[in-house]
Amino acid sequence: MASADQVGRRSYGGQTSDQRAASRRAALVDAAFALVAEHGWRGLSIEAVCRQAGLNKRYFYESFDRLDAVIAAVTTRLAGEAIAVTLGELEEDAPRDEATRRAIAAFIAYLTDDPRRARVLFGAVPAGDAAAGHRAAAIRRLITTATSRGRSIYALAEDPAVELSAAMLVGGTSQAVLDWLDGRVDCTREDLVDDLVALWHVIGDATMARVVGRVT
Amino acid sequence: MASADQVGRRSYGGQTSDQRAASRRAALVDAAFALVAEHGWRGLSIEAVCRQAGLNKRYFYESFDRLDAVIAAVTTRLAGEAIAVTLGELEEDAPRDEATRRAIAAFIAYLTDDPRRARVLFGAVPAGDAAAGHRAAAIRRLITTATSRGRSIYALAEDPAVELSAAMLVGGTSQAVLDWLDGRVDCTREDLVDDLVALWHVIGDATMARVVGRVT
DNA sequence: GCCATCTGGCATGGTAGCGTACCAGATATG
DNA sequence: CATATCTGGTACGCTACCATGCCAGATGGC
Repeated sequence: MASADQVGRRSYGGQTSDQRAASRRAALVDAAFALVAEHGWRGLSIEAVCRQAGLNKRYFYESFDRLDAVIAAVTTRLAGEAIAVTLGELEEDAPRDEATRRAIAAFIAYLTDDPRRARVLFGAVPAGDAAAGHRAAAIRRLITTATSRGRSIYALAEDPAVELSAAMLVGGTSQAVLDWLDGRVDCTREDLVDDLVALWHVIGDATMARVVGRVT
Repeated sequence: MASADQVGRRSYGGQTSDQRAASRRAALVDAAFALVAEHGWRGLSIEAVCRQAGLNKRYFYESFDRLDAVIAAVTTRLAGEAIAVTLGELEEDAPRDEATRRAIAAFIAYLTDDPRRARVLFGAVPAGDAAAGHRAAAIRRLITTATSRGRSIYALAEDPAVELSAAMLVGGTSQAVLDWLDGRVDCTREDLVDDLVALWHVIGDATMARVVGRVT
């Protein structure tokens, strides 16, 4: 495969073969994201993705082998960008509580600046297919990131209660964001972040106390 | 329509026309539930549902007009049964904390006795279609039920913070149950319920304090 | 400018689902 | 028993998608 692909490769439009393929792949992921945001996972098809991207079907198979692959790419990209944005704030050497708030604010901002991001990442699942695990894995990354970096206390124990609180935080935050986007939580985004920060702190503190109390 | 349907109606197999139609409808919902649990929402089709149910396609259109309708029926039934089971425990006139624990335990038991229930209700969404709102509505019923009956404090205010906590509770509980089913939270179901009860109390108390503190 | 490569459009044969309609056997009513 | 109703099975024309292949025009290296 690799040798065959390398037979003919030259620049085109000022881009190398790899760059062009990467651009096309990105265009396909963008197209799939837009289609899912508008019509949901069901009804998504390879041909629809290619139409939306303005690309020949051949270029779909160049980057993906089946529809599940591009679905996985969409969720992976969204989760990755969300994590990157969040971690970017945590790197700042601010007071811990302030850093936590800024991280959550950045996370919420990323998801709600373009509401499609939250709706696609949290509001729809291609379950059952092979890609079902991909979203779970992506959310799992969010949980791990949140628990290992958000507050240091989470890193110290592998207690089931900690895992459970992490799940509560991520699942609860997802639902909260979706409800807020749908207008069921009537407040400003600032207030949304404030309330979420308060809940994260409360849950984190309570979980720490519970685990410590059990160990000692 | 109604008059036309009433032209010919007589008992068959010891059942009235309405009873037979209801049985067929239930069989179709069962079939859709089983298919979704095994293969996910994508790939679900009218013909597949009829095959699984052993019924003619005609009987699908007798009860539903499109695929979204049976999807909505599945989620509605699951949410309704979950709510019924939960409320059944709350009716008992036990001490309030004990009643809360029993209600949560019953809720978790319903979802995990047959893990497909949790996976179908929480782990997959037919988003984008008209049915997208049905799952949201079903979960919304859970939130409303939990907040209006679970702990009396929730009923007194229409504060956004209360709405947000409700979303956190339901979304977080959903994610926690899914994680537990997938073995990512390694504990007994008793411990799961204990931890969830603790989190519900913590979140509820903190929310109450926050709202009261803001009002006064 | 020649030619190999790249690109988009179109065509193919096969599969699957949709919505409707028809048919023959089973069942209940009078 | 005769007749009207109910039932499961099958067939239809239609559309969409899949996976692959071919072709002509565009582009860039030499």
